[in-house]
Amino acid sequence: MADVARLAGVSSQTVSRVSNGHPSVVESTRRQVLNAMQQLGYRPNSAARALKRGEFRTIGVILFTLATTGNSRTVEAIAAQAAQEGYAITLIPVAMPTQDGVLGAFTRLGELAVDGVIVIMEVHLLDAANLTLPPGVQVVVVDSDAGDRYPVVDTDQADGARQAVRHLLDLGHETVWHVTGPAESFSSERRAAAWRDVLTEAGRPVPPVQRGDWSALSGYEAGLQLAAEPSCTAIFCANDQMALGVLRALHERGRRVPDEVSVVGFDDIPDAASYLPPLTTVHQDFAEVGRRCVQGLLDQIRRHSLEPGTVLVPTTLVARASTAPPPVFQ
Amino acid sequence: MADVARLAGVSSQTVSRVSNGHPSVVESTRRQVLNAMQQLGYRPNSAARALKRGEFRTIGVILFTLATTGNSRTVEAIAAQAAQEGYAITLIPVAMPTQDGVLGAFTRLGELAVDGVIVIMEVHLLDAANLTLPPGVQVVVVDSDAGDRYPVVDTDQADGARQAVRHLLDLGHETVWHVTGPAESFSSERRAAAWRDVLTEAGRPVPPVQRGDWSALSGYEAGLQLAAEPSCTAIFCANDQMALGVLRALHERGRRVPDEVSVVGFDDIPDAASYLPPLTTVHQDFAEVGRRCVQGLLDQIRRHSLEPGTVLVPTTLVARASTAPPPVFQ
DNA sequence: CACCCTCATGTTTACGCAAACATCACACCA
DNA sequence: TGGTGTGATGTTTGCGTAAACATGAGGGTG
Repeated sequence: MADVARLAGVSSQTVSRVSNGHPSVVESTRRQVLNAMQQLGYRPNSAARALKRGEFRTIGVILFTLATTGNSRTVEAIAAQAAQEGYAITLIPVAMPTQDGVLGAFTRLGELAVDGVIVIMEVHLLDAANLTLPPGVQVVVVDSDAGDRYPVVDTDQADGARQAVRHLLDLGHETVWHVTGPAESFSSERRAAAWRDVLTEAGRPVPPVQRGDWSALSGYEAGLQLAAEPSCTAIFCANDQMALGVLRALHERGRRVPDEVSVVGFDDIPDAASYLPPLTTVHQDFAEVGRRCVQGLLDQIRRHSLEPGTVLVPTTLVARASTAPPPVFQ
Repeated sequence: MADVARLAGVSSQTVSRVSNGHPSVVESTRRQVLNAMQQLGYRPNSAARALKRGEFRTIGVILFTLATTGNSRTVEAIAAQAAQEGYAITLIPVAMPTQDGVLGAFTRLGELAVDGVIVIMEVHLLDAANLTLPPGVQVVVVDSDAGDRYPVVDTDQADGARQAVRHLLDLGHETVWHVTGPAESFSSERRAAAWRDVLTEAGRPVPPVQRGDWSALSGYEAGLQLAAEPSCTAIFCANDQMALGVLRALHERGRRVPDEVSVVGFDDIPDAASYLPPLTTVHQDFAEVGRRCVQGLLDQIRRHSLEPGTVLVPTTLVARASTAPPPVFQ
């Protein structure tokens, strides 16, 4: 900076003012400084800047994996929105979804240059790990029921599941079977609860749950079980990938979709439209979730206030070719 | 820090030594300092640290999208490896895959606190945008042929494609049709070139290429074309998602896979094993790519030397149920 | 014409940390 | 007993920036 100042024939403070767009610099001076900057290839040192300003203009994102559609799409939206607000985002991967893993991530977090954190994971893991957020670090949580303690942004899981189950009942199915996700997952539990509620409200029998782990393979295994149930004509899968596995199992067992069995997924990943048959599923707006996260976090950072509460992003049912009225028994 | 020093009854320098694990601090002193730190909730200010040390211990990752399996898996591996080396990673999304978008990302990069950058995208876009990397920032590029100018880490696209095509020829197919990715993609071009080479070397006819855009939908459209070609018995798709679309098109047109037509993909995404039928595909080791990127970049950062050259990560063919010998014509 | 105000610019200082150097106590040896 | 070395700890300093304050030139007003 001093070099630039010398070359431009001004003080370093003026250089600082130019690089921050301060108004009270006369146009001719500004141009000289800009010129000198370019000539010397000057770029401000962000560490010094952060030190002086007391903020990093960076958001940390803590998550287990980018391998799920939901996570990677959410992170992408977070990154885009943050960039627009002039914030960078730092990824803090949690090596393993265990207390130790989480603890490790938070330890690293303590030394990281972030003004706030977005946590994309089950909060009960946070609780279990007995964590304390570094003071001054704000937080927003995704995919959680901790709305009473933290600001939470999430897809409206319950409503999405309700739409899926109602859609199947409306088509005339007697009841709906369910392939759920892992028990540790809040989304998974929420979808299952909504499925159960709709059936109960409608006075329908609630069949036993098939448990998967979000993977297509686990869906396949669940599908083999369901294919063996002659009374099963409608299946609601907690995500699209498990639905893919279910479709394969039904196909292999010779049960035609949607003529004999209807299948609904959740997420609306791009591939779902190309499944055999194209999958009816619940569309999640991950981009909106990401956007809301950043907005919520920046609000907190600017106002220095933590306001618990849950923001729900709505879902829509996308009807494709995997659902139809049940076969007529006589 | 001064507060901690006061409480522990030592100098601030000793606090610094403790927080950096410097050896020459006596155990009793260390414990006192640690105690004081905990009591006061002290955590080192990473901005000041970076300022003093002249390095940020952060790696930037520039990419267009996390929506593709390859990118998100690579980023995940980069993040994991970087964390292990004590580096954080900062995501720098490029809003749009245009010159302006790239230029914008690099402008932001100039102000970011990173010691090096991993660029996951087509380098010709970099060239086109006439970019200069900020001095002192090292770079590693993924998915590119710029091995003469930058260090490049990439999957061995050509070998993977060769394995796929040979597999089909070995099964007895007369020739192999190809669904390629977008023309701007280096990976896509490389796979297509290898496909062509193998056919030419084997003296087989080279059918016209069907061009897709990586999406399952584009694969579906290409598949409709191919389904109408009676002579087409083997299809090599440049990625798994397009293969998914091709499978759907063939199914809808009543062409059975693999009895009448064989299909091979590329990537080996987890879902590929659950397609109808389970897809034979080329497995990419994204995790290894990510690891090598970080290693290469840290090497550069530590030695301050840029060494162009390409590191190729090998691929393996995973044979599943979508390939078989061609139907016998008589 | 003297006063004061405004605005561009310069000077000083501190942000929090750690390298470099300084100091001091103690042990060991001749 | 004095000298010397070693290792623990303290003191000084500067990293690059921007806020706060200081300066000084010009312009307007009574």
